Amino acid sequence: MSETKASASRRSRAANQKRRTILSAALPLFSQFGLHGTSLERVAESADVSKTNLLYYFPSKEALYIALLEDLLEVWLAPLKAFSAQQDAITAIEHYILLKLTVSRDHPQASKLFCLEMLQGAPLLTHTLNTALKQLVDEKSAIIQGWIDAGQLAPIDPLHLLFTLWATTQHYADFGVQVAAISGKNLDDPVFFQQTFDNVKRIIIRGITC
Amino acid sequence: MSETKASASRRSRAANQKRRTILSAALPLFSQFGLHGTSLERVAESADVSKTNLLYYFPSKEALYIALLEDLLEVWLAPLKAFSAQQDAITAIEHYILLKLTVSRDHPQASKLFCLEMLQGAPLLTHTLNTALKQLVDEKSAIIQGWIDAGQLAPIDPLHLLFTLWATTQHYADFGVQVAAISGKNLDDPVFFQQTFDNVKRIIIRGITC
DNA sequence: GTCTATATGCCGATAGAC
DNA sequence: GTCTATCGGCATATAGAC
Repeated sequence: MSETKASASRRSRAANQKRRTILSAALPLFSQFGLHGTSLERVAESADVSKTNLLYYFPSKEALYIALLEDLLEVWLAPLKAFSAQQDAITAIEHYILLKLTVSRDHPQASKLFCLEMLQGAPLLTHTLNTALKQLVDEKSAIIQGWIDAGQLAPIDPLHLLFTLWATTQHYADFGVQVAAISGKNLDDPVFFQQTFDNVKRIIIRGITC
Repeated sequence: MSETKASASRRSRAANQKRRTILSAALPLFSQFGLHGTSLERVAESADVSKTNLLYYFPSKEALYIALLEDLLEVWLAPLKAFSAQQDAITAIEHYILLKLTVSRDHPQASKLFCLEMLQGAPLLTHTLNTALKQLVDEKSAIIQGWIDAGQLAPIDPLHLLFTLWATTQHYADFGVQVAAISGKNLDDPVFFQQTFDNVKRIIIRGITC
């Protein structure tokens, strides 16, 4: 039994590499066309493997989709985890906005796939939302509430502040097409990125300082 | 030729009624599962017509989808059209937030379908975005800029203000599942609706007043 | 592990009677 | 306008050789 070691070494390095290649190929397709709008054939083609070979690494289409979701959840939650009480309130929130806008710029497809999942009622993420995310949010809400109690922030509802932060930053990824249609720019443009950061920061920070 | 009259009377009243029934049945399904995730069979079943009969009223699945999108675009743009220079800046923006939150509460599926279309790169709406929406936004941006020039608002970028308004209000519809998982509530709860309105209003209005 | 061939099922759309 | 029957295509998944 060579498969009894730790999870990380369960599969050979080559196999894991191939899995990652397939996952990378799947992300842009699933995020744009959804689970049902994407055929395994196209994923396989994009990953440069045969369809049967793909099904050797992932037992089913849904298994591939789930693996992808779990993968990106990491990217997704990272900025929130970085949120710390150690910092000054304003500095922390400014930093959070920057981090989230950076994710919107560098991982728009991850943001979109997450959004897609939410639209569908998060059938595969319900549990994660109710446990891991809920707990994380509770922790961070407490930090925000602490800042409010300390007089560093105006008395707003921490939850709604988080919703506002998420909404305003993710919008530039999820609605990127609309933003581009109207402004003619997107976050890849350094000037537009800075302008977006300044405006979002300005509105929200002014909105929550005493 | 009884079909040569105005568009509104092209079809009999009964036929138009049936079309609307089918469209109503299609909205929740398309908005949740997308174009490819929804079968005509299910739409027909939900509308209580046969699949062939459905295809008599809409020549193809895509035609039905497009008809639906055009339908909801109306609902979608209505709040922005109501935005008027006649009003005081703060009053107008507060009213706009209320209108948009009302749409998020009463037409969450329309909001979701629109969002879904955006995620996919708006293949069917590109033209509308680039013409009708672009023009509408240009008009309303000018109004906002007018308020800024008159010293009624802080000097923020009108476009980013609009993006922020859209993002924060639509979030409660599009990410309704996440909001529910974390807060345990949704906009149908009158108390939560008011709380949401107060918080969004507070953050944004304070963020843009001089 | 990777291939060819194929089983199997679903779905969009059409034909044609009534 | 509405029905029954069915065609044709596509996509997931499996069987089995190598």
